[in-house]
Amino acid sequence: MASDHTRTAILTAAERLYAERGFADVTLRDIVAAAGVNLAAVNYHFGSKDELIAELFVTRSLATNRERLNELKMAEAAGGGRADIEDVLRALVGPTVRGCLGPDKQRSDAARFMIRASIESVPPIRKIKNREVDHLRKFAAAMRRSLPECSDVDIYWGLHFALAMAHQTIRDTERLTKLSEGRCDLNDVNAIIDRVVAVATLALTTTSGRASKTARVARAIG
Amino acid sequence: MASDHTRTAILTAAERLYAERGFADVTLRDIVAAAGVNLAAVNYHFGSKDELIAELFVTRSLATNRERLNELKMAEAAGGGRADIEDVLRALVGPTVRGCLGPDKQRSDAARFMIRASIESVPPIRKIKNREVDHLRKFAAAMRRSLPECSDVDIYWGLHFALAMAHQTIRDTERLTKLSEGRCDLNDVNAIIDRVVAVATLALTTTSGRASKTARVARAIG
DNA sequence: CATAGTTTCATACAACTGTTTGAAAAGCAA
DNA sequence: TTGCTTTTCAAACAGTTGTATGAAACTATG
Repeated sequence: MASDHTRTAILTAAERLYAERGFADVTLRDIVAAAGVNLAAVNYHFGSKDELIAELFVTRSLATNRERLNELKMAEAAGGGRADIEDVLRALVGPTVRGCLGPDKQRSDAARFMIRASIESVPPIRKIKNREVDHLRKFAAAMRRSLPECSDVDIYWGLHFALAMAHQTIRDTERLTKLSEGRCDLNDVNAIIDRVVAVATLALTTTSGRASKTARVARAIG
Repeated sequence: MASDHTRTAILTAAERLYAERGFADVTLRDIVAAAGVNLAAVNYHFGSKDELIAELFVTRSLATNRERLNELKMAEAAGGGRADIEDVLRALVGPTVRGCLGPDKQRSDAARFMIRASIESVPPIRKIKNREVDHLRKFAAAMRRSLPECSDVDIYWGLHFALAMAHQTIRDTERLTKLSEGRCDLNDVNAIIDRVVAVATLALTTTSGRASKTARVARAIG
């Protein structure tokens, strides 16, 4: 293994193209052209297209999960084992949002690739993705520690909604920009994270009953 | 135009297959096999694969929008021109959620197709999709009427989050089911809609400031 | 009936897909 | 250098894709 040059070039180019254009219309020939390597190099270094995608996904998935858990650990340590729910949620959605919408191009490609992977389910990824649930379970546990009085079902829904808002915001930046005619600032990454965390926190801390009741409560304090 | 049999069979089969398996791995041959018609029929009746997809999308898009606006109109009429924000949100997310998760198979295919279309952006759809923004603007206006004191930016974010939660719930039923080990009931469609509407309403009626503050407020009333 | 128009069909086509091949090139130890 | 392994490369492969063709079958009107 003299030098990973070709391998790395393929991975980088593939990640960027998949992030930009999705899995459907990026061919191996597109990738090798962008990477400046020979077509056969993909099969030589990775075995097949699917294995290339799988490697990309596994690498990035582990990195994201590590980053999330790291933030979670710091938050729980700072709170003496029990973090604020906002900080747990921030650890959950922060890395991805910051990654996608932040300034670092490579990180942005990586994060966008992960978003694509979580949506356009392609066979090589579908098999691996089950592990994500185990990872999320750790966050569900942390959330339960932060909100002991909250029911499990509400915890799961809160986690689900937090991810939903974060991912949709990343994925469909364009629509919100157009709809708001630029008035929703999507460059202020921390403000976006704050907003998602705030709404998810509200959802978790004001769960009981139906829409009409929650609305009444909310109006009362508004 | 003696009988639309072939045309309709193609449309129905295409919608079902696209809804089930996504655009990427459904070929014209899959579609005509499912429809029980000849391969050339697609090009004869629709011109091209892209035009078939576009027709499918336009038809369904108009139907969904009509349904949404109808519910909105009824809500506003009942409230004397100013509907409750919950009812506006319900008109926005209800049709799609009910369509996707409801019992009617054909409706479910249609709704799932629309979800796919909104995510796996294929060229023929990407061009048309801009009109969706105009449609959503009507809901932003209705929300503004329901919450005159709410800022425009918060309105847009609330609308955005409501759609995000609804769509993600439809799209990734599986993950939430696994994560919660079946404890989150995804068969109770109305409960799901209520939950989405409740959270979005909270987001809209408790907007000011950052996460830490909203959390404090929420705790105080919890 | 005949005939003009519409619709279906089997088949072929060119373009593109991921993968394989075998030889050339490069790297490196002796 | 020699000899062996690793890596690159152009070319070809078999399979699949959307599309086109021209003849056959059908339909309806005169």
